[in-house]
Amino acid sequence: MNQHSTPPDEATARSLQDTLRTRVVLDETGPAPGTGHVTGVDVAYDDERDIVVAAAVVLDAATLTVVEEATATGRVTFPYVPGLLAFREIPTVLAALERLTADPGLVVCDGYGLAHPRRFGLASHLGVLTGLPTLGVAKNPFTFHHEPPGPARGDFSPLFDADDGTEVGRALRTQPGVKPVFVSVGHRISLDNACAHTLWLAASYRQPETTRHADSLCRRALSEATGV
DNA sequence: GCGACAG
DNA sequence: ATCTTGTCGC
Repeated sequence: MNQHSTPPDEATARSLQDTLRTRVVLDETGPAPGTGHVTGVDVAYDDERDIVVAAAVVLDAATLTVVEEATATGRVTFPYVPGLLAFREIPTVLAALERLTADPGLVVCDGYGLAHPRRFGLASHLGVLTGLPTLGVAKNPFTFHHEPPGPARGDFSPLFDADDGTEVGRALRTQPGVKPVFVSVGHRISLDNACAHTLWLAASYRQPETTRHADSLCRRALSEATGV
């Protein structure tokens, strides 16, 4: 019911972020790694056919086995604008989450949360709209500079806010000698815990298992919805 | 004004 | 994100 609403223009989107951002909860630690459910969400596009497919995959956090999968298909209603990614992805992601019967638990997003130009990235946005604890794990640097973290798994370096000197995220090495991922808080979780979850979920690969499952599922669903 | 810029 | 061959390695 959400993907049918009219998308905002860019100026409206930015002011909407500034409004919604006041509802982010930053004083909760969040669930412990390895307990309950953890859900990965991701999106794939076919700009040609104007199609977007989102996937949500629920894992048992202790065993990292799949509990439930869901997908949703929609139309691309918002362009890619750095800083406004949520408006492009969230409608379809919400539709996929609504199709789940299991409790999503903690939601792991592709992209940023607090470490965003207006401190309200995709992970923050999804957290506020769903009320679920969320965190963001991005593959590439965005608006904050950082020093390279140490070479060992678990090494990290802070992403600092240029203005107030606050730590808004971390470049985290999930695999030895491999490019780090960029972790930031979304909603109802601490940065320490977000990093602990990321390391737990990325025991074997650079990216969290949640992201890997969601990524392959939405690509698979897109190709099945597009061509043979 | 110019460059940088999650997915 | 997506476009894409071969290639190195477990």
